[in-house]
Amino acid sequence: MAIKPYDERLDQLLRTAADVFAAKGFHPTTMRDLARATGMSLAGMYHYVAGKEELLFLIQRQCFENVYQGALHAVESATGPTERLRAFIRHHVTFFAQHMSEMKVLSHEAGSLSGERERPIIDLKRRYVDLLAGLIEALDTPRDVRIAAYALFGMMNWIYTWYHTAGPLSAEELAEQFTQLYLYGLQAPSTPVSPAG
Amino acid sequence: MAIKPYDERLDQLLRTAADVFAAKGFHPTTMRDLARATGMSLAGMYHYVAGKEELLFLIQRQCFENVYQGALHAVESATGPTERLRAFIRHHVTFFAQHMSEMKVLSHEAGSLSGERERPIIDLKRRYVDLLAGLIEALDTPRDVRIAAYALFGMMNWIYTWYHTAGPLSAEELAEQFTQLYLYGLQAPSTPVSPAG
Amino acid sequence: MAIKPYDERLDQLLRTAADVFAAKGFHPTTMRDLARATGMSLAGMYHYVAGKEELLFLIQRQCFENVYQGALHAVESATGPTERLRAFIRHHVTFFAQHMSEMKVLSHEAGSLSGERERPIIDLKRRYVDLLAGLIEALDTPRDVRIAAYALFGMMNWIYTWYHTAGPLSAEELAEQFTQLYLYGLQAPSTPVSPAG
Amino acid sequence: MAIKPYDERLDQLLRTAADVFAAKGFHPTTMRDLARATGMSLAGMYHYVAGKEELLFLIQRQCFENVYQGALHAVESATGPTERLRAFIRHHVTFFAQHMSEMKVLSHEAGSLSGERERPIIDLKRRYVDLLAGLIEALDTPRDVRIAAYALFGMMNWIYTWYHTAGPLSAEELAEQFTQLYLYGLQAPSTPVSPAG
DNA sequence: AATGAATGAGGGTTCATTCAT
DNA sequence: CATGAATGAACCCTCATTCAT
Repeated sequence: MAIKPYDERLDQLLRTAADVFAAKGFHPTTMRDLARATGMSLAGMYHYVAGKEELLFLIQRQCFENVYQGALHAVESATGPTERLRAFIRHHVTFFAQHMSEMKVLSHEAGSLSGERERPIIDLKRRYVDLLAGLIEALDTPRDVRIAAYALFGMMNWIYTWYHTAGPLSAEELAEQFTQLYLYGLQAPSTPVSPAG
Repeated sequence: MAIKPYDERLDQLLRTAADVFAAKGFHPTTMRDLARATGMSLAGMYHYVAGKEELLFLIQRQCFENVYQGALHAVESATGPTERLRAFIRHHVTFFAQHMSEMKVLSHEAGSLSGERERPIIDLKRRYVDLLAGLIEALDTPRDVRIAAYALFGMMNWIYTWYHTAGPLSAEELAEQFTQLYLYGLQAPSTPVSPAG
Repeated sequence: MAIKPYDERLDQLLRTAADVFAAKGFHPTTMRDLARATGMSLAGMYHYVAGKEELLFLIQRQCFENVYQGALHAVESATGPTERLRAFIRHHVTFFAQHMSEMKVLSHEAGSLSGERERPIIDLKRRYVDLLAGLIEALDTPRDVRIAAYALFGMMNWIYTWYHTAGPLSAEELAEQFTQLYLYGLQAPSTPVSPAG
Repeated sequence: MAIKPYDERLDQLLRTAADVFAAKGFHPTTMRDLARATGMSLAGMYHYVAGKEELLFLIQRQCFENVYQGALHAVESATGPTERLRAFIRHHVTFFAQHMSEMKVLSHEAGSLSGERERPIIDLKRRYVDLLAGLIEALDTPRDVRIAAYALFGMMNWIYTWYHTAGPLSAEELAEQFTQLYLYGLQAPSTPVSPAG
């Protein structure tokens, strides 16, 4: 299963599938739903994808690779442990907001992949978690790093449950709120934001 | 749909169903799976429950009512805003750990309910969220209360993703860690725990 | 399967079942429907009747025996071939109107009985048809007696399709209209009714 | 639900379904019965038809439209009120004999259609009844037209109960017998048949 | 590459009936 | 007698997938 060359039709299929999966859930979505949503024929989709589950796999893999790369980039262009963490959060949240469907599918449908195809996604996930864990570690926090990392992910990923892009709260603002909250807690003053400068 | 009187068989069915739903997901679970898991006959289950979706509904409703009542009780028996929040978190996390299946079903299968049966659950949820929001408000935090509430729920609910009861970390400890993190942030010292020390 | 002694509960069951069968059809009716309609418990009905099909059988048999005896009586108390036929028609139509449910079940659910239980009903039917055929024969009609008999039954039995007891047309009137039509045809004058004297 | 283009497979499915429905009744017939009878696979039938009830609907609609058109044609090509009625009867009876299954399904399974799909069939039926009622009216009969029309339909439709195509009595003969009986009654001489002799 | 047609394998639910109490 | 509980057997329908064209 070598990485396929870029294919516009496939890409559109993945995008649409992500939307439908996000809206109805992976299992309730039928291949006919996807055919209807894409305008492709039922059989036609099988030219691009081996089946329904592979669709999910491809969506999750691509999405994970993209967040990961983006996070790497974001983190690299920041200086100092605090800023690096802030950059990570900002990137994760804005990426989430920009790719709501894919990220919801990633968050909510982990575990909908069976055996063979689960592995690679788990590995990607570990890599991504490790990245954050590293950032936290660099902060010399007294807290348990693993727990802290999962707590932050929970905080952020849960937004697919309540956050709407259309609303008044921009993703950047939301990210900053999360950052503040995460770094200084509920009771600390609102903006010791600037990295001490 | 009056509340049915207590029925041991029904109760056992609900418990088992929660386990199976938690393990395989609501949609992939078949009524035959549940028959096997409970030892009841396929048709026999329909004496207790109108159908698969009602099973989910009953699980979610009961669970929600229980966490809510428990939280109320926990909060009442604590003094001071900080302690009340701590009590809420401790209760939520330990309840979650003690009722992993039900709480996972509650967290993960919101949205698997259709139309008619979705409403009451949404209402229960709102009530519960409001309870937490009230506690946060009482703290006079500079943060946006709503966001702060959702952030905390994300932090806590996400544990169905990674926390194992069997592991070395007790639910109480986990709850305390969350509390510290949430109140004082990642960077504050580990134990300004005691509310007045 | 000796004829059971009279039993009020059974009788009420049969009556109610006839109503429900007439309203929904034999096959779509469930034993639960009948339990609900009678106020008996599901299992309770099996104390009176061997099963759903026996219910149909008993209804049909009783009804057939009743129309037959009534027809016999009606015919006997009339004089002259024409009057005897008129009496048969009047009796059949008024009986039909008074026992709509049972007669609809008889007319519509012939053939819903399987093997064993079909025979006796077929025999009853033959007897009844023979009775009418004899009356027709006595009229010295130039027409084929069998066809004429079936034609008349068709005319009369079809009323479950369109006739409503509640309407303005009384069963007696309807019977007389059928009689006229059947004896003198569509074009003959309306009332050579009185048997010529 | 636009009228579908002609499709040989669908047509064969409808024909076979009509036969099976006629033989066993609509409700007792299972989709598996139909699959077996047609040689199609169970799922395959759903490419042509939305479900069991739609099958019944399509059979009834097509059949009703056909009798109606045929009747119209038959009536138009006859002169004089008597002849037009005779033509209607001859057409109805011969059509019935040629399409026994469909017509039995039409006669016997009225009322097996639910809600949405019942309406159009009822409308078709009304049109057809009106056609006959008009013919009767034109005869200036002293009888009640509506009753006379239903009586005739009863006479004719009842044949699914006793008439066998295989027997010695041809459909044309049967039709003529019905016509005589209906026009001149049981007692009138056998053949004032010829419309102008 | 594209698709209409086809299907095996279930999936949720219902039902007539039985039986222990 | 009466009934709540239980169940085997089906039933209608759906779905992911294949394949001939």
